[in-house]
Amino acid sequence: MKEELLATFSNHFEQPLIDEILEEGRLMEVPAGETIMDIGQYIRSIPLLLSGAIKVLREDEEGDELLLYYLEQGETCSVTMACCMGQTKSEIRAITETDTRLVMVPVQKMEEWMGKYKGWRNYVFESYQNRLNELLQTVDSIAFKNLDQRLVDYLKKKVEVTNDNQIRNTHQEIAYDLHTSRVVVSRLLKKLEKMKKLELHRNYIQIVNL
Amino acid sequence: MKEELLATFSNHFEQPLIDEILEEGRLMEVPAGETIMDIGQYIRSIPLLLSGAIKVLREDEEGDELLLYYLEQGETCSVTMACCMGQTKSEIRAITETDTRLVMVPVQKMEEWMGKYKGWRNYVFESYQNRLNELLQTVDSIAFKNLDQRLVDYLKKKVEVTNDNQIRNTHQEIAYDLHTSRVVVSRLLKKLEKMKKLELHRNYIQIVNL
DNA sequence: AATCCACAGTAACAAAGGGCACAAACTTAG
DNA sequence: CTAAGTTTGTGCCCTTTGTTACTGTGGATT
Repeated sequence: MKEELLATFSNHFEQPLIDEILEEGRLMEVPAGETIMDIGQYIRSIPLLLSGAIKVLREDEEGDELLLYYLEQGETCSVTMACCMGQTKSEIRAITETDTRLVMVPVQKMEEWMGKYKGWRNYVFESYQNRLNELLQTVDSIAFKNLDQRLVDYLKKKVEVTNDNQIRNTHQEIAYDLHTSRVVVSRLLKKLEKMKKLELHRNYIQIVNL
Repeated sequence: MKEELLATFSNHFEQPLIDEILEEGRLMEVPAGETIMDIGQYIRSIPLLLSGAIKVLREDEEGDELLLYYLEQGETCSVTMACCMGQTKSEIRAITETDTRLVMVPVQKMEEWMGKYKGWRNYVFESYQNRLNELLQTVDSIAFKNLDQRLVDYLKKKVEVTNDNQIRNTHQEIAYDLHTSRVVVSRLLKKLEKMKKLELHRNYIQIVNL
C-alpha cells in the first residue's frame, strides 16, 4: 500500500501527510460492480483511488439513472466530500466499474488536514475543480448532443476506463447509464455496426474504430 | 460598502479579512443585462455579490446557450474560481440578471487568504459545494424533466431572483435560457395561460399561480 | 431432448420537441 | 400616418426518441 500511495499521490502530498494517511486510512479492495456509496447514506469517510475506476451516477425519484462521470486513479469524489462537510446525505451513487483499490480516510482527519497540510488543501481544491469541469461536460453532453453522439462518447470513455476494447455490458445496462431504453440503444448500436465502427456479439461489443 | 460587506459576509468572515477585502477589493455597480464574464476570457479577479443576481450560462461550439444557475447575494462563482486557480480560460458566461453590486477580489489575494483565514477557506469550500449541488440540480432538470416542468421551474426561479411577479422577457430570450426554440416556448406558455397559471402580455408575463 | 431464460433484433406506433411559414398585433422611426 | 421591425400565435410537418409487442437465438438446466 505504501508504494501505491507514493506512486499515486507523492506529487501532491508531503511526506508527513502520506504517513498520516498510512496510519489513519483503511485500505479496501473492491471487486467490480459493487455499490460503495448510495443515495441517502450518511458518509463518514472519503475514498482515495489507488487503482481501478468508479462510476458515479445520479438517480431521480422514479429510480431513473444517469451516469455522471468516472473516477480514476489518484482521484476522489468531491460530491461525497461536499456531503461530508455539509453533514448531508449522499446525493449520488458510486459503483466500482473495475476491480478497485482505495484508501478510506475518515472525515475528521480530512478536516484536520485541511488546516495542517497545504498539499492536502490543494488536492481537495483541485478535486472540486475537476468534478465541476466533469459535471459541465456532462451538462454539455445531455443538453447539446443527441443520443448517437452521447452513445459514441460513452463507449469511448468506457474503453478508456476499463482499458479493454471489448465492452462487456448488455444493451440494457448501457441504456440505464445513458438514461434511455434498451430498444433505443440496440437500434443505435446496430447503426454503428453498419458503419463498421464496432461489432455486436452476445454480452459484449467489440470496438473497432469509433 | 462597509456596511453592505458586514451585513452580507460578517457571519462568514473574521474582522481582519473584512478589512482586507475593503482595502483590496474593488466595488462595482453593474446594471442589469451586462456580460461581466465571458467564455474564453482569462480571469484575474473573482466577484463577491453584495446585492442583485447574476445568471451563469454555458455555450456550445454552435453558440447554443443553456442557463446553469443564478448567483445571489453573498455568493460567488466557483466555476470562475476554478478557472483562476487552474489558470485556465473561463468555461462559462456570466450576465447580470438585475442591477448588481459586487466586490472584485484579485486572485492573488484570494490565494493568500486561503492559507491565512479560516473563514475564507470555509467560504470558498462552501461555495464549491453549493455550485456542485446547483449543477446536480441542473443535470436532474435537463435529464429527467420534460420541457413543461423545466419551463415552470424556470419561471418560478426567475420570480424569486428578480423579486417580481412580472417576467420582463421575450419568449425568444426564455428559449435561449432553456436551450429550445421560441415557438416551443410560446406554445407551452399558452398552455400555462389556459391553465390560469399566468397571463401573457407583450414583452412581459404576469405570473398568477405557478 | 425439452424447457427456460436472458439478450438482442425489429416493426409499428406514439409522443415530445423542433423547424418553417405565415398572420396578426403592437411599437418605433421617419 | 406609413413603413418597417419586433413580438407572439398557430397550423403543419419532420426528426428524434420512447413504447409495445413479438421474434429469434444461444446458453444453461434438468
